[in-house]
Parts: sequence; C-alpha cells; structure tokens
Amino acid sequence: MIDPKFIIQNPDAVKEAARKKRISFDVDLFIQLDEKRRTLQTQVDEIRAEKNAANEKISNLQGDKKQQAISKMKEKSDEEKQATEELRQTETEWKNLLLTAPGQISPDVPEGKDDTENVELYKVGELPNFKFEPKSHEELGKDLDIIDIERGVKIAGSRNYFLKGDGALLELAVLNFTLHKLAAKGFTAFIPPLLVNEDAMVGTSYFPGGEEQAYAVGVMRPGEQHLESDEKFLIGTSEVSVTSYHSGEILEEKDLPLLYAGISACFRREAGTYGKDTSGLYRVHQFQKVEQVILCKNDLEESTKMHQMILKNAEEVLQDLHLPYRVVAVCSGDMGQGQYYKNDIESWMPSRKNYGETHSCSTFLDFQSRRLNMRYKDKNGKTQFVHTLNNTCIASPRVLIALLEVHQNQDGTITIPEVLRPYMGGKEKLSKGPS
RNA sequence: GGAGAGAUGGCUGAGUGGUCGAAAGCGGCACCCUGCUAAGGUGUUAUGCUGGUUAUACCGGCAUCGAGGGUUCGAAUCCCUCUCUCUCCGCCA
Repeated sequence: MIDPKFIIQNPDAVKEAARKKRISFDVDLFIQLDEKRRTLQTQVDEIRAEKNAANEKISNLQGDKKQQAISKMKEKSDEEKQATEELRQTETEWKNLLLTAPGQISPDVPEGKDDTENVELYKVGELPNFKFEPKSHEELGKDLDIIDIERGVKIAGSRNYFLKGDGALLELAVLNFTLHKLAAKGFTAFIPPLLVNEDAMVGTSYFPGGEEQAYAVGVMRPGEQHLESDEKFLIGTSEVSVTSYHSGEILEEKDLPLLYAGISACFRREAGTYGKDTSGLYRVHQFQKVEQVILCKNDLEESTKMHQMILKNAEEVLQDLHLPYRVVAVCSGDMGQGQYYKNDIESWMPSRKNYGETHSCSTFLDFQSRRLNMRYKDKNGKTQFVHTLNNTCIASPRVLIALLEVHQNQDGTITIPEVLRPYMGGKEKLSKGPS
C-alpha cells in the first residue's frame, strides 16, 4: 500500500496513477474517510484522557465519594464504547479502501490499456531459420515421449501435464543451472513454503483482488461432501514467501541489499482464461520457477540499479541457453496495483510465430514493505521501509517451449545447450528412447 | 490425535486488579574518569497514531505486555476464542 499521507497530500497524483493503471479507487472518498477517522480518533482519545485522569483520582478516594465517582465514570464508559465502535467501523472501511489504492507509477511507464500496448525496448539473439518444417513443443514432446499432456489432463484436469524421462530431467537441469548461476552471483537460495497464510498474500499485494487466482487449501472431513477451509493458500510464485521472509522485522542498512533466489512450484487457477492458450505447456496450473527477490534501501536510484541487475541476470540465462528474446516496457494498464515499473522478457516461440512472456521484472518501491511492515534502520538511526523488487530468472515448463522448439533438429532430436549438459549427465541431444 | 505448560521491550527475565510503558540484568548509544584498559562511573536507550505547527527539533494526548473479544470506574494481571511455541504420549516421509 502507499503511505496514506501521500494520498491526502497528492490526491491528483493518485488519481492519475489509478487512471493509468485502470484501477478504480475513490480518492475523494478516502480523504473523507480519513478526516472522519481522525475526528473520531480525537473524540475517543479525549474521552479516554478524561477517564484516565479520573481513574487516577478514584484510586485515592474512599467511601461515598468513591462510589459517586465510580457511577459517574460508568456513564463515561458507555460513551467511550459507542465512540469506539464508530471509530472501529470507520477504520475498517478506511483500511480496506487503502489496500486497494494504486501504488506510484514511474514516469517511464508507457501508457496503454493492456498487454497489446506494451512497448518493445530491444531484441537480442537471432531468430532460428529452419530449413525444414519445425514442430511444436507438443509434437516434439510426444514424439520424444518427454511431455504427456493427455495423461496429465486425465488425472488432474485441463492445463495439467506430466514431464517424463528426459523432459523431467531437462526441467531440473534448467532450474538447477539457473539457481547455481544466481548463487554464484551472491544470491541466497531459498526453498520456501508453498502453502502460506493470508497475511503473506495480502502483504505481497496478491490479496485483495487476486483471490480467485489462488488455490485455497482445505481439509476433507470424513463423511463431509465439501472442503473445510484450512485458511492456507498455494503460492503462485515464491515471491510471496520469500518477500515475506523478513516481514515485521527491522533490518540493518549495512545488510542491504538482500539478494534472494527462491525456487518453488507455483500454482495458478488461471480463472478467466478459458479458451486462451489452451494447447501445450504455455498456460498451466502448476509450474516451477526460480525467482529473484531483492530487498534494498529506500532509494529510487538504488532500486533502479537493482531492477537493471535482476533484468540482466535473467537475460544472461536466456543468452546462455541461446534463446532469442526481447525486452518490453509493460504499459500502465498491464501493470499490477503496486508496481512502479515493470519489464517483461519475452522469448521466441517458433510454434506461436511470436515472442511469449517468460519473465516479469517489477519494482515495487515500498508498496509491499508497508503491507509487510518490513523496515530497516538507516545511517541516521531512522526506520525506513525497504524497497522490494522481483524478477523471474527462469520458469519451466514455459521456457521449455522455447528451448525445445528453437533447438530442434530436422531428425526430430533436440540439441541441449552446452551449459545444461553438466546437469544432463553430459548428454548433448535429446532423442527417442529411454533416458 | 491425546495430556500438560507457556507467549512481557534488541535479548534474558520480574510483575496476579489502580502509583506499570512496565523492575532488574545483559546488550546498544552518549559523556566522564583512569597509565595495570576485553576495567570503572553517570546518563540514556520501544513503536504507532494524533494535536500544538507547514517540518525527521520540542511539548502534550491516546494506544500497544502473542491476536481478537469480554468483565470492570480501572486489566500485562480475571474470563472467552484464536494463533504460535515447548514437554510427554500416539501416528508418520
């Protein structure tokens, strides 16, 4: 969330951010609520101050005088109860509204309505020029018996799949290679909880708003027809767990920036995407991802530097894998509520005859850290909210689409990029037969 | 799953209805003293909201002793619910 004072002091900037991001947020209503909240708070405080003063006297009184004073205070107490109730309601309303306020938006963000208006910044790598009719990853996966979508659907429903044999090994190779690369760059690797509580979802700003994209976990009681909620949620990205790692803590400036790399399975309901990307591994309910998470000091210059750094890390991985890609500036309408600036990396996917999103790099400023109450003591001893950033470093199986399709050969084999071979037992090619 | 114990400031740990935002110790910070210096002394040391004011200085009010409710004129202290931690038993990759 943003600083409530910022909304009061810069209503126009907030209105502008909401307009650009196509988020509905009633600034005027918020200001009204804030005034109401403060007035009520003052009232309650005054009543309490009166009571506190009187109570101090009561403890020294005796007999009748004491009884008189006590009965008088009874009335005050009722008065306080009423005022407190009203304050509580207003505060809840205020808080709920505040959670929906848009974060600040960088002046560098292109304005646009959705992902069709993202702006390409640059391209890297040469597109493959096949001398034969290239196959899609689905065909390749089937022919090589390394991807089994049919059986995935049979046992888990649509958008599910098995990776099998070399397919399974290849995914682990890609993840392993990436995680080791980040570790070598000073990142701390994390295997985080996949199930988190609601606070982590709200803290990273997936809730409120993203509830229907997350799987809620429940328990089935014997004899019951329905799940009973256990109030845990499956993460859609390790960003949720890893960014929340230091929630509620006060860090030291000398320890910043913290460079974290989470590796985890990710779960997404993909509600509202019926009919979109229905075939293959592009849009699935479960995938694995190595995610970079940065906590740095509250300084725009610093977080801009970090943004560039984690963007480059992801680009390096794609270059190592010899995959052509492009980097786009995500437009305002395609940005999340809390994101200040965002780049996507899109990898070339021959079967789509287009680039497809494989990475997403976001700077949040203090939007998440305010929700997570995650701060640090700066040089002057003042507590500040950290800045948070995150970027995909690799996400599979989506990246396998590019990997299999780009590196396929006429004979139906796949050339494994050199950097992955150590993680594949030295194998240079994927071909038919047992792995 | 069964039985029990517990949750207090950066840490350890007192505190069972009013003078407790909270003893004491440790740690941190500031200053002072001292030729036996990994010592001694003094002071200081939580956070949030809010008002005086436009301000990270100052002064005041309010809140916060795991969270949320309740009893009471008054709650760290009594009651209820929840969360978490620990011990024992059971189960278990």
